[in-house]
Amino acid sequence: MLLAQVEGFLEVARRGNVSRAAEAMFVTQPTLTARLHALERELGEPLFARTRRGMRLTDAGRAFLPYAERAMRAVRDGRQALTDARSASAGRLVLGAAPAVSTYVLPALLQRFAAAYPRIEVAVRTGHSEDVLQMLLREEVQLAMVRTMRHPDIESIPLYEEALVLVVAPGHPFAKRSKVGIADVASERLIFFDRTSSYYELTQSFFLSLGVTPREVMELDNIESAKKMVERRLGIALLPRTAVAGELAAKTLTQVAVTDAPAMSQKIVAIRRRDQGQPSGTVAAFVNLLRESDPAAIAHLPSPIAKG
Amino acid sequence: MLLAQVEGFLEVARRGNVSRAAEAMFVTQPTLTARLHALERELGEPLFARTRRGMRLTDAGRAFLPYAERAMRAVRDGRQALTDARSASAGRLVLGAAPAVSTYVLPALLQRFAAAYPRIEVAVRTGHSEDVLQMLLREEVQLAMVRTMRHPDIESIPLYEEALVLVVAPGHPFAKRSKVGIADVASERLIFFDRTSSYYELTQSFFLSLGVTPREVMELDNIESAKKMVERRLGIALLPRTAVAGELAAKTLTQVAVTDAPAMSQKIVAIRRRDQGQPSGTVAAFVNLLRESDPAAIAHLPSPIAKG
DNA sequence: ACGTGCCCATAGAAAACCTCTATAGCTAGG
DNA sequence: CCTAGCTATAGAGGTTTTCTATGGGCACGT
Repeated sequence: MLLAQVEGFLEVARRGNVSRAAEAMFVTQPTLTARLHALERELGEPLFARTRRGMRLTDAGRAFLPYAERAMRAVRDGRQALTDARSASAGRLVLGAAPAVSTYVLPALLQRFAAAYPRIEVAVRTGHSEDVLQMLLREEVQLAMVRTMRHPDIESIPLYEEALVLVVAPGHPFAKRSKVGIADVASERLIFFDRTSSYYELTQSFFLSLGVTPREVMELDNIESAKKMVERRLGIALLPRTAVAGELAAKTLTQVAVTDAPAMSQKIVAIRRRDQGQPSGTVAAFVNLLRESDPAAIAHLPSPIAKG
Repeated sequence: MLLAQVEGFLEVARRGNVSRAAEAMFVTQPTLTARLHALERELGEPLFARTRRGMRLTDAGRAFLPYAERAMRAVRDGRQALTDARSASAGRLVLGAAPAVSTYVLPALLQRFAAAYPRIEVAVRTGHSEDVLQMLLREEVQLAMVRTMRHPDIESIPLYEEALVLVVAPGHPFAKRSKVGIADVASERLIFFDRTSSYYELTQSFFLSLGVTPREVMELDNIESAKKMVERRLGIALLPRTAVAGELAAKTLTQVAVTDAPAMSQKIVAIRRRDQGQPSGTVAAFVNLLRESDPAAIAHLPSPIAKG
């Protein structure tokens, strides 16, 4: 069966006249007649009753009509969907993100994105970088924003560097000193978050490499709680800069420079399956937004509530 | 766009492998490759990313996929609908019927029909024969059961002859006499039904032709009421045989033969647009049922409640 | 390191198919 | 009876499709 036949069937059904329908389809009448005959032969039964006045649907034709319309509509809509996707004017975008990205960076990004592409439906799946990588490999997400990871099947786009900064409550003794040493830090009660996160390992190995053992520690499983603990003077913490941007601006937390320690940071990248060809449509649109934005800077804006 | 291309797209998307998909579709691999290329060229963008392992959908391909499936499903369902219609195993049948047919004959017929073809959806539209004819011409009904009518665009199938019979209440003086004369009838109060119906004209012209004028008359607009009037001894009536079959059997009405008058009857036929070709599918199934049934006889069975 | 196997892409020839022009056949209406 | 308005058919021409055969790239096993 050919779509041209189905289309011809519909046109003739609408007009009840092969000649007129042929004209409308920019083919000759014998061509259209042949299409109808071929379709009827394939379906094994006349779709039209031929009368002196023209063509009239048979019961069989009437029965087939809605399906023919459905098929043509599907094709037409499919074309439109691709056009929309090409211009990224509509479609669906499924993102993966590490928790710190999802919570502190994505909202501002998605706010911009949604403003630019209101008809794109966005979904976000959050998880630790390793888990998000697996989602990407299983094609559950199209693009993921995680810390730098290595895998033969993915390619990365560098996004920003996320520094871990030392934060204390405004009234804390450190807050008055312009800088503190790593030994000072280790002698305070340290608040960590999420033992299963890469930040935890990073922080731990940092102290380890400096030969310093934190005196006391407290561990939370999420950054928000950790910040609250610091605000309540239960300790000090090394937290991602993007996660405390709001509190630093609101002065409910104070950043303290550590003099004798190397800067600690993780590179955040966007990753994508290498075998998906060029990013297209909605993904390309988002990648472009990433390129022209400074995600880490955006996060400093007042954090809007947004989620896909 | 060709359906073969869409089908190929789906098969390759499912299997992720052109060679395998080609085999499954009984074409060679270059053929299928060409179809995919043609489809991609027409849509203006790659639907697959070519990898060493095979073919993997691009975002565009994924966007197009549901529409392709929808189109193929529509075509497949359309084929199935025709197959169903051919075997009359499913479909829709829209009937027109004159009131006396609709009320007294159709229920029994449709009961049989529904039993034989449970998946056929039946609709009935009732009206006077002339109105039903118009419905048929406007193609609002596929087949109509009415009194014999003439029209260049319709063809008829004789169904049965519906006699008008004289009925009286069981206690009526006529009930004891084996037969009465037309003069006797005219001297009774006569009950007619539905002045707009052809039965009314038929009955009137009957008396007129015999030079007899009914003494008193009463007119109802439906047969059921007329029967009730007769039962309550408010008069006697000439009613269609099929309409009083139940009452005669239940002996709540008594039929009386009229000796010196010709039999009065109307021929009931099924009519169909002449330009619709051979009756197909559901219509053919119903016509067959009509041919192998004696509708007038069926009406004598206890009347089930059934309606479309 | 090299061969082998498994992909998809391409080339070129043969076949199939579609579309066109021209015309026939049919019926209704003037 | 002729004309107008349908659709069906015939036959030629050209495009398209399909096939076989082969190329080329990459991964994997030896």
